[in-house]
Parts: sequence; C-alpha cells; structure tokens
Amino acid sequence: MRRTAAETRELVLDVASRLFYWQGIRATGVDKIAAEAGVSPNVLYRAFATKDDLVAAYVARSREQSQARFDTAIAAAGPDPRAGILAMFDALAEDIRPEVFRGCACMMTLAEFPDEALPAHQGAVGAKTWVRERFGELAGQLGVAEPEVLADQLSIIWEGTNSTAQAMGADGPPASARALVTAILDHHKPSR
Amino acid sequence: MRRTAAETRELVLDVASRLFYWQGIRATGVDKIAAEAGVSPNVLYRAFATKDDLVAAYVARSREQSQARFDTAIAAAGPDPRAGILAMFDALAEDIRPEVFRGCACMMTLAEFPDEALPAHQGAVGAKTWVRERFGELAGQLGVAEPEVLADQLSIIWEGTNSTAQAMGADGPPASARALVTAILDHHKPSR
DNA sequence: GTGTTGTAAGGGAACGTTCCCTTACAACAC
DNA sequence: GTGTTGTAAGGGAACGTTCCCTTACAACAC
Repeated sequence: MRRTAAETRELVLDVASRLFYWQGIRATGVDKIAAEAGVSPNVLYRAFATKDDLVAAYVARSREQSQARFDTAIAAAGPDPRAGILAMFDALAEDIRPEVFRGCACMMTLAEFPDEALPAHQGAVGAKTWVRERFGELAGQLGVAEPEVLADQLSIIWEGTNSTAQAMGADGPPASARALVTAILDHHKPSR
Repeated sequence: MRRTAAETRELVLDVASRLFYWQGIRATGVDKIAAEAGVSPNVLYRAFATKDDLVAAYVARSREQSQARFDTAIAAAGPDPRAGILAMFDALAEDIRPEVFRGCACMMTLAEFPDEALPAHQGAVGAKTWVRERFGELAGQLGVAEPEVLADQLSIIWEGTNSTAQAMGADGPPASARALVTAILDHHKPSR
C-alpha cells in the first residue's frame, strides 16, 4: 500500500490542518503530525521542506476552501448583489457551528505569526483582503453612494461575527448579525 | 540594588507581556523573558509557579487595563448611554494604532490556547463577555425595543473593528466603524 | 539497476523547570 | 559598633523532554 508523493502530501496536509486548527500551530510538533498520519518524519519532510512551508500550505488551502465556498454562495444567490451579500453571511453562519469552528483559521494564524514576511502571514492577510474586495464588488453593484464605506462596514461585521463566535459562541452575538447586515444595507442610500 | 518580590513580579510581568503580545505566547520562551528582564530563570519561577501562571497573569492584567480604560471613557462621556457607547468606540479607535496594536490580546490568546480549562483561556473569554455586558447595560439605558440584539450587534462591531485592524490596518475598515455604530443606534427604535 | 517510497534511529538546539549555591541585608547579641 | 544568625533574592548550570530536521538504509516499481 504505497502512496504517490502527491497522496502523501495530501495525507500529511490533512492531518496537519486538523491539528493546527484545533490545537494551535506552534503547539503542534511535526513529530506529532507524522505520527498521527502514520508516517515517519522523513516522509513529511519530503513533502514539505520546512514546518513553515507546511503552515503556509495549511493557510493557503484554508483560504482556497473558504473562497470557493463563498464564491459558490454568491453565485447561487443570483445576480442581485444584495442577495449575494446576504448569501455570504448565511454561509458564514453555517460555518461557525461549534462542532467545526473554533475561530477563523487565518486570524488565528496571524496571532501566532506576527512576522509579515512569512508566507503564512501573508496568506492569512490575503484571505481577509479577499473578503473585503468581494464586498467592494458587491457594494459597487448595489449602486450606493458610498460603496467603499459599506464594504468596510460589511468587513467589520464579517470579522466581528467570526470573533464573537469564537469567544462567545454562535448562539451569542452572531445570532444578531444578519439583522445588522440588513440594517446597514438599508441605511446606505442609492447614489441616484 | 535588590528588589522586593512584588517589584520583581511586576518587572517580569512587564517584560513577558510585551514579548507575549508582540511575538506570540508560545513563541516566547521563559529563558528569553528572564534574560530580557535581566534576571535568572529561577527568579522568574519564584514569582510565577509555571509559564501557564505567567500567561494567566498576562491575560488578567491586559483585561483589567482595558476594562479600566473603557470604564473611564464611559464615565467621561456622562450619563447619556449613546454618548457612552460612542466613547467606547472612540477609545478603541485610539487603541488600534499600529504602533501599539497588533490584535486583541485576548483574542490572540484564545487562538493559542484552545483548552477551555486554562485560566488564560477563561480570562480571555471573560474580557469579551465583559464588553458584551457593558453594551447590554448601555443598550438597556437607551430604552430601545431590543436592547439585547443591539448589544450583540455592538459586540460584533467591536470585535470586527479589532480584527479588521489586525489584518488590514486601522486606516482600513475600522475607519468606517463609527458610522456603522451610529447607523445601527439610529436603526433601533425606542420601545414606545 | 535506478529512482522512488518507506522506516527506524538519531542530531543538536531549545523548551520549561529545578538544582545547588551565593549574595544582600535586617535583626539581634554582646 | 562589631559579630552572628536568619531569610529573602539572586546566579548559573543542568535536568528531562520536546522541538525541527537529517541520516542510513530497506523495499518496492519500472
């Protein structure tokens, strides 16, 4: 039962992602990842040159997955930008269930890796910037007077939903997030 | 030039807090803290039984300081609850300047320490709950129809301001936070 | 037989923590 | 005032463990 290099890489990344996310990145040693994946450290290091590379891959995949998820949600909502915005928040509401969520992976990575030169750090910032840009596009399509301000505010609500879910649970403040979104959408006047 | 035990404790906690905050907690070894404080590891361990105790003290002090800061801001704003709420956000806006801010200390501690049994984790959650409760009191005084919903939403904006400042800088989304607060305050109708 | 995939066993450094010992100084004895 | 005793504060080295990473070599694929 030998694996191809790509399969091994996926296996290691799967295990590492789970441990990184639920226990913290620095708290998770490469030996533990290898053991849990059922391989030798050497095998891990053939797939990823350093632990930093593995962390970067973890962030990159987490980012790709969530971007794909939210892009799908927007597309499913149809051409109406308001529906797209609400679809994003509805998807987020599903993702913060405690069984699958203990905080935004990218935000937590930023907490552990302050060094802005690290690929893991840059990837995490990129994920946040992507959300902000997506809101920028949708706000632009809405035709409100201040689309950039609205996009900023949606970003705040987005990250705030993540953070309050982490600290106080999905049944706490996040339960009032949708009403906050609709309120601020209604508040922004059309640009005529 | 000997110090009293209390002075040593403060010195160590000062240095540890700075390193924990700017470099991450797990990334900061006790040897480094001791060296930077100019004491032997032994001295550190006379003040704090374990590193976990030191981390808990770091979180507790960070929490006390921010609570005192925001209580002061509320008090200075006078009896008007709306002014109190805005004063809190104005104080936050000052605190997220990049020279002094790389993220909410409590949120970052949660990222590094998932174990809910740890005092550090509980302290960090307590700090977040405190903010939510403060908003609950102020929203109650406002006399709106749904004070709990408003308090939840203010918490979301609060944490979202922290998180977006961390990832995208104080000049990004946080610049639109105040307008979001006033919009949602205006949106909530008085309870008759 | 050459290249790839795998294992087992380790290397050196850093981790959190403890060890044994010394220093500084206050309190008391004479 | 000088000498002695007790105690809190400190130093430096070392503890066992874990960290990230590497080496040596066997097994299988083509």
